[in-house]
Amino acid sequence: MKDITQYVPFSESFFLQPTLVLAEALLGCLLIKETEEGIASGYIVETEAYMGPEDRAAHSFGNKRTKRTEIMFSEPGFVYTYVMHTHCLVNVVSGPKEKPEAVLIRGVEPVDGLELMKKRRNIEDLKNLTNGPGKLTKALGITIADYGRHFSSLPLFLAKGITPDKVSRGVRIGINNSGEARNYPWRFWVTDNPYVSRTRK
DNA sequence: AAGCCGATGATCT
DNA sequence: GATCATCGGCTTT
Repeated sequence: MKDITQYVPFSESFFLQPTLVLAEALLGCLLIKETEEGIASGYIVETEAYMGPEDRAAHSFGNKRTKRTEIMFSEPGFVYTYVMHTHCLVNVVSGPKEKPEAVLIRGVEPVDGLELMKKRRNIEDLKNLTNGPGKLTKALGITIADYGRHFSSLPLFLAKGITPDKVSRGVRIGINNSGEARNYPWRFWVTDNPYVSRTRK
């Protein structure tokens, strides 16, 4: 097991880039969570941008401000977790303060804590361990308790990983009931990476 | 590939 | 109290 001190969290300035640029820049970055059970981490291989007021698919569409979306209105780099059916999903808040944008993390390639992740997911099959937004949060131990943390500090943070060979871009997954927004090409993934969740339903 | 449906909390009325 | 959602696992073609 690696020592968590070998990883240097990104500083707050990393998150100061336009949301669509950040969404692509996050590909290859290492997402790390430390708990009492140990460290688990993975390279991000799939993201989606949610562009706030003008994006019907975003929780913050029309500047909707609720207890849940409140964190989206703060400075970039904060952790936005929320519950979807029986799963917890994790977003990186982006855009300047008062601009409620975010990047959903949809897939990671396992790096540290393989056994821990298998145990949490209760499966052995590597291919299905972290290839989906609900799967990776369970594998990494990310929960709604992480809401409001910042990705620049422990126990949940982002750090330099690898540079993807090739990146693909296309429409987002699972937002079919959002009119025009369903066709916006705001999904990014590492081309041909096996931990990308799926092609569109 | 496609369809069913579980089971949860925030939000709406 | 009802509705709905950035899903996943399982079953059926």
